[in-house]
Amino acid sequence: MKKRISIHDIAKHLNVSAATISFVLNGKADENRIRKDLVEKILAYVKEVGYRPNQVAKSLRTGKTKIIGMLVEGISDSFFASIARIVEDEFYRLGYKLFYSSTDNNTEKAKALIRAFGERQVDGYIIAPPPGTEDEIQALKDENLPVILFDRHLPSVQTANVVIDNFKGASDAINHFIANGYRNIAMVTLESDQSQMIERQKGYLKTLKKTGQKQILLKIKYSLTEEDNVNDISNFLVKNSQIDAVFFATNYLTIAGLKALRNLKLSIPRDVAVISFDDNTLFTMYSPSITAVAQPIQKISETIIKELMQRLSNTDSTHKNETIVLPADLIIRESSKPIGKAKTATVKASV
Amino acid sequence: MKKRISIHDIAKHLNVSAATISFVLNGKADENRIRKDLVEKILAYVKEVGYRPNQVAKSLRTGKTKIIGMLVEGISDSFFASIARIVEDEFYRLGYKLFYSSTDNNTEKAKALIRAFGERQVDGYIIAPPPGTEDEIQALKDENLPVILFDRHLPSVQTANVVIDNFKGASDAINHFIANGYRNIAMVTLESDQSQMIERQKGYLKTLKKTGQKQILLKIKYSLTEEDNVNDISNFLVKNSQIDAVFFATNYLTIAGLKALRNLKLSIPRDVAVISFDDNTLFTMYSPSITAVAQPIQKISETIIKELMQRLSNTDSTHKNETIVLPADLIIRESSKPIGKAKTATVKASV
DNA sequence: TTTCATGACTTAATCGATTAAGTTTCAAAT
DNA sequence: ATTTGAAACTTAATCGATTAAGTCATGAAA
Repeated sequence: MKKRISIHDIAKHLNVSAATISFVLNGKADENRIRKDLVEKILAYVKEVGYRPNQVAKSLRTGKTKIIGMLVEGISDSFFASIARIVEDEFYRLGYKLFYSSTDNNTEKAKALIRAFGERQVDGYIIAPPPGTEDEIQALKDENLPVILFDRHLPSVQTANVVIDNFKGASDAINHFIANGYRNIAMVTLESDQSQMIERQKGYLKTLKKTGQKQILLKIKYSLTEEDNVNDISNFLVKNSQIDAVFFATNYLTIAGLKALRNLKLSIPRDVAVISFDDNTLFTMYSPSITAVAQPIQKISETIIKELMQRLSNTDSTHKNETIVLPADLIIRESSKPIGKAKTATVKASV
Repeated sequence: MKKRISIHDIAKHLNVSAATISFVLNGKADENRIRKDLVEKILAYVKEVGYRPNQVAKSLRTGKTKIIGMLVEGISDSFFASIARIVEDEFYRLGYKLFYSSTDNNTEKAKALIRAFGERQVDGYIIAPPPGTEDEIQALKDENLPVILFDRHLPSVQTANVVIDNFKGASDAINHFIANGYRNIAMVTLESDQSQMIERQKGYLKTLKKTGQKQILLKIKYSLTEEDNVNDISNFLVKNSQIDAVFFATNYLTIAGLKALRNLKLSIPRDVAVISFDDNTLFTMYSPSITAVAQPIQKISETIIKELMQRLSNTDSTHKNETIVLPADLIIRESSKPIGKAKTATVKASV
């Protein structure tokens, strides 16, 4: 039941003032002309007793917490988990801690979390914003706090924004289907008005027009269980039996889709070809391997870090609140092979 | 560039003292006999200006932060991600925020993170401890802070500990191989002295003895890239061509193993049967589906929550520091089919 | 009429740092 | 001999809450 030691305990023991200790520990010994030997003595004692300044007190005084708050859709999603890891590691190196939480795309939860971060005085925000959080984000901007949005775009707020070219990514996928001979291309997406989803859908629709094929679109409600998703997709595939290719708008929709195709005993790509928006380890390992529009996770992470660090060090608010658009790459695998040449891959297939 | 509003601003505007505001906001109005109409007035104004108490100041004064610090091995690992999500949701409901970080099993990083949490005065700790962190954890105990360890056991520290029966889980897996006719069973594990790894290995070794088969063991160094793991496993399989079954000690070793088997064009389970310790979505979807020892994620999470909440509310330190051992279930899938009956599954196989 | 209790607040100390503005000492300059 | 100035610290205010202890009416009891 030891008590945590404070700067005053140190001061008392060494017969100096707390201020002196503070100067020494914050590298302001020279600036305040503290004698070399006193500095040594203080440092030695601090080390001996293992004193660690109370960051809560420090934060209250300085207004800085050295904490970055990050909100993702779900930390168990591989896309967000990977970005969180990279960003976390780099900020750790820069002396910041990254605290992340999941919003589940739930507006109320996201608002509550933004407020919670605010009450905790975090120094900066990295947010994949659910719709309806515009006011909270605008409030952060009004307080001149550094904010980086990513993955999606909120048109009504002016903030630094890191996104990928969802339109082109989707368009590339559909063009690839078309080039490989597919003519009944469906899309499975979410019933969502988030910018990234809308762009992916636009990419599908516009590109389809080239061939004159009409849309075959399934929009799934968010927050259903995976089982529901699998059923919805199954029914959709059965009803629209002309479908020869499906473009899934997110990586978990693809996973649900693969389960549906399996249940229906449809072969990929012989019966139905598949492309996923957003890659996943599973897709390299699956038989057949799944073609995917891969988001540049490393690049996205680096951009987020760079933009946020710029705002954290430069306190003046002269930052362009530009949207940075990064390209997404179509990674061609077995699941979208040219029609005719398609052949069911087996476990033995090498990738 | 608005300034955040403080309790004193509110007090000044309403011509009352800050103390009164504080009483009202903390439900101590009755206790302090504040008039009903004043209470209403304060509440109304607080709402109007959207005042949120500064939690940093609050924490400094009360010593409580309502934050739980959680350290996992890696947040992108599905096992840890799932537990983190469940625990996060429940604590959120209970008025706590959960802040998690990844240790990468790196002792120094873990120590630094424990200290960082300490400096931030978190109210409780949930830790999957890397070896070598005994002193830091003991220090937390000495300060009488609630600590729950999970996933592994540190023999030299007396703390609440939530683990699974690794020995029995491994033993069940090997028994299943034996019952299905396999007689050259290898194990691929980590070069690690963490308790859960040692137990899994013991389960393998002891159970093998029943048949008189001698061990075929590969120990991989931690922190290599996945590519290295795949190569190591490939070489191991080539050198020990008698192997007809492999037991992998973690879910990411299994994934590396599956890649190795694929590269070697070995069929599962015809050429080599497979069981994974720790389950993964991939394993249901893979062809063939992979038999796994599934950790009871929901139960582990619930136990962590229950034990920690007990310690958070009961400040007296009369808690048994017991190790709670939960059972792990062997989920039998295609990859460990009886010898002879084994048959390469195709994409069309329904699961 | 004095005492006492209760209602309705306010005052001021406190949490553990940081930091601008002192204070003291001693040697050099005028 | 006095002033100046730098060296080497110390004092005290401050950040924004919480809370034990205090104040001041007012009405009831003695």
